[in-house]
Amino acid sequence: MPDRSALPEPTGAGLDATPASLAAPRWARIATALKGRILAGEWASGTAIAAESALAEHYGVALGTMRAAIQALVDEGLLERVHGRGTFVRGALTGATMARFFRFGDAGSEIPESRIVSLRTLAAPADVAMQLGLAAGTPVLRVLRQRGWEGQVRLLETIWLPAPLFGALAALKPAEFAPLLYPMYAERCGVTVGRAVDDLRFTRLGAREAAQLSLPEGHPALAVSRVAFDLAGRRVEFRQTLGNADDFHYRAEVR
Amino acid sequence: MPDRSALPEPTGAGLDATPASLAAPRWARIATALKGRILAGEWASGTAIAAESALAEHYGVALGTMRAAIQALVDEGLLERVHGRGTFVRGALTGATMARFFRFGDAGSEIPESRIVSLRTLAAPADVAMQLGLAAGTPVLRVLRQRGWEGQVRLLETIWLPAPLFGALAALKPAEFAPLLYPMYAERCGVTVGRAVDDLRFTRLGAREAAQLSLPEGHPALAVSRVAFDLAGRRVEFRQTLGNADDFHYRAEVR
DNA sequence: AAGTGGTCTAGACCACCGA
DNA sequence: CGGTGGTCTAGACCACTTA
Repeated sequence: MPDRSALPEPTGAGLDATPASLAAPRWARIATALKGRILAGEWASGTAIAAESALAEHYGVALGTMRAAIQALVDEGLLERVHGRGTFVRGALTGATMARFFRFGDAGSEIPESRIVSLRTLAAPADVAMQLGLAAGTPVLRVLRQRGWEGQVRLLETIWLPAPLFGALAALKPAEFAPLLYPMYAERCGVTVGRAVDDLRFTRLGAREAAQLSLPEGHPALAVSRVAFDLAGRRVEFRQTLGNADDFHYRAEVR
Repeated sequence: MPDRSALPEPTGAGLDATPASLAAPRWARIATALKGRILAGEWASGTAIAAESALAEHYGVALGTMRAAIQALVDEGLLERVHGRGTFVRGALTGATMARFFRFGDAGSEIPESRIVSLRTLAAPADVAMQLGLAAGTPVLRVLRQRGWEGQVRLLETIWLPAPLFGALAALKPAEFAPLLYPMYAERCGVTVGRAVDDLRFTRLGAREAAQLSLPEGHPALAVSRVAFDLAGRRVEFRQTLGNADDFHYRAEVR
């Protein structure tokens, strides 16, 4: 006997059913409920959720319907199916590295060197507050970072993080920062970055920036502004990156 | 009685079935067969293919299997489903315009002005031949074009087309070219562009280019190299576009 | 009203993985 | 081997579009 009590919005025989609940297909309602359970932390990032058959029984639907619900979350990037093993909660973003916008001489796919130059908590400037969806003046953690390959500094990064979420980082020494930040956000702060939007523009280097990159002042540069979102869709990071425009390279596919 | 003779690789009782045919799921084999019929022109671009139920009966499979086959071609970008109306063969690419890489003052979403500067048939240079997958020296049609907004030239384009496919264009006068090329390729030459790959880099303007764009020589520029593919996956166009780097803007989403 | 795609069921069997 | 996701069936009924 299926446990229909778990249905998010049971299709009862009453007249009390809301129009909204009837408008959405069953698989969509179940997907929403399942998403809630995932975001609530019922299954840790990287672990397998319950089996399709078990979930189908739990929600009192046919297997095909349950598969449709799961597929919706897979398309959304929240889950990952592996034949024969299970359906897994996706971990932090990979492949979102800023290095993908550049081609550097020999250094191909290695993780670049990374150096934290500054780490301060301060009141969010207006533009940063807007990008993070915060009130201006909210405390934020500002991280200045240099990234490079083969001893040469190639990218300058300014990273803004809402202080309440990232308190654990403010106490760290610069040397304790890992080269990849997103896994560190997940481990130290419980923040899983699931999506990011990069905004590319072209600019010219100021004196300070040029000096750090060993380039002349006014040299052409690529400026990337990123807003990163966690699995629940909250804005959790605003990042500005500068690099030599001559190293820029990007491939965009259209269909 | 279902017409199983239409099955691309019937699951006969014989020993003659190839391993390959058994390896692929049934929906995949049917998708391949259906794709062949579409590329062969059985249904014109923009028109509806046969109904799911009819196709399911034709191939002798259940509706769910037929739907899976169709869905595969939808994901591939070859078909488009419209609830209540039918399943349609997708037309030429839209939204692949070079203008999406730029932000121009006021001119928002209007189609830019377009002027054909030159139209010649010549032997393909080595790099063009490589990008189009042709032997060097194969005849190609070269189109030089300027695009602009509000009377100001903003983009310079060099377009290379395999002469055999685009013979109909070589006879045209420059004034007879439409502002949007892909629909024209479809109408005049029967070539439907279904996919394109854009490669972005920064460069600097040469004297000639700078003069056309009313910019100083050596000014930073965005260079886009595009290879466009038709529905069958053939390379049908190689295009190089130049624009002011200061007008560059692009949004990349990562997940 | 007729025809289209969309949802859903209640099964069966297959392919893959790990202990 | 048992458990997972993947494929497939033969229906039923719903939602949307067009005439």
